[in-house]
Amino acid sequence: MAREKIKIKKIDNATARQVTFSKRRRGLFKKAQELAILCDADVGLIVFSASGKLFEYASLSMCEILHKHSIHLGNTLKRGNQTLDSLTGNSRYADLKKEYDDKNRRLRQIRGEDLQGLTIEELTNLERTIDGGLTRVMEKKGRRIMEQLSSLQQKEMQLLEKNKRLKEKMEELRMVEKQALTDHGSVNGFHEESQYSSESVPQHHDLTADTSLKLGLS
Amino acid sequence: MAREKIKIKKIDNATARQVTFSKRRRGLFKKAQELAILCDADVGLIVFSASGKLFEYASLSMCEILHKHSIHLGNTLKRGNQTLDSLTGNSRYADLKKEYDDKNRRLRQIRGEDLQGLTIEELTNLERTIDGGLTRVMEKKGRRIMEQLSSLQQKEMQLLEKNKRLKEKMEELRMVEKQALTDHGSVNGFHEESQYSSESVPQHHDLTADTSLKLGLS
DNA sequence: AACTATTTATAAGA
DNA sequence: TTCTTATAAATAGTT
Repeated sequence: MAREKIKIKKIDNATARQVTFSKRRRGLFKKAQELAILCDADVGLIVFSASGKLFEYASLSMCEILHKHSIHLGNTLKRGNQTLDSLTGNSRYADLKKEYDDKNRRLRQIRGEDLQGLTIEELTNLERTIDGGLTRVMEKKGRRIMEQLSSLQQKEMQLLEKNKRLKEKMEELRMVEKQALTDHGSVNGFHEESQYSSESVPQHHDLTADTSLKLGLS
Repeated sequence: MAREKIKIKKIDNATARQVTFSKRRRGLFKKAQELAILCDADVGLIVFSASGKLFEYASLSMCEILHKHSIHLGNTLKRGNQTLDSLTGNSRYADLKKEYDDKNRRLRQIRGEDLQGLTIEELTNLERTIDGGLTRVMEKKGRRIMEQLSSLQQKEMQLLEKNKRLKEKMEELRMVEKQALTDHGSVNGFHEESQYSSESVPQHHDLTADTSLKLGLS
């Protein structure tokens, strides 16, 4: 809807995707609110960014919206042992929630998304952490590539070896054939055909060379 | 947004309100879907018309959206959410644990600690994510430093200004003193003392300059 | 974050 | 509801 028309598919570039997300999210929330006000509707809107951050809008409280929603689905309230659950599992849940929030915040910071409250010192530490991680990831990637490379080279060697043996066998076979023909002399016109067969060997050689070349590149 | 600009308030005419509801509802749902696709976001949208009819859109299933939402709400244990729990199988803790493990694994990967099972492609994606984050953190740090710098420069300017005014006041005071001494003539040996006092002004100047220098460096 | 050329959305009317 | 159309709003790419 601007400079250029775009296709509605996942935006490849991560930065552009993030920018578009911010812009369109604001637009969507505005329109949701306008619909609620203009038309006296109840609207609930929940959005999670790709990185898991939550944004929500509700014309009433989200609670009421969800409540209405669940009624529409025809689900009745079963509050028998829910209370028990919340009593027994609540503190355990709360603890995990705290840990989760912590990890999530850290993750967003590493992605550079939630840096508002950080001091220069904290930013420096974060930078060090990320840079260290980046180095290790790149090292691992390098090793992984080298592994794959050497594995392919080994495969290539094995195939070359096999080719060599096959070629030798061919040569042997050709010699045997030639011998057989020589033994029988030039009794008939088969001599010419034998020469033709001997010339087909270089052709085979080219073929195998091509195969190993492809392997080296993949 | 057309023929005429409208104010965002409840539309009086019931028919017009219904028509606008239909049009804008479609627009809103379209935009919600576009956001989900373009930006790889999870979106859940619930709309009740004024007459109580339900319309909904969800990029995943609404169930999953509400799941994720309940995790983010975490500690709210109101009736409405309990309904949600019964809807989703009452496995809030397990869900949260799953999300937590996911975030934690991701975090370790970013730190370069858990890269064993990753393919070269996954490593490349990880590398891009981290590199993007690093860039943003460094940019933020740069901005933060520039902010602090300009704030200090401003402080410096203010202090220099203050110093200037104080110096002027000093000069004034000195003049008054001198005048007073001149008025009394060389009645006694006070003339010499007055000269001494005038020479002390440059000393003060050096002191203030030194103070502002320290501020500029901190 | 601001700009702006375009694309979209939509208010009013039919 | 749907279509049309003039105009308001949103926004993709750019700086």
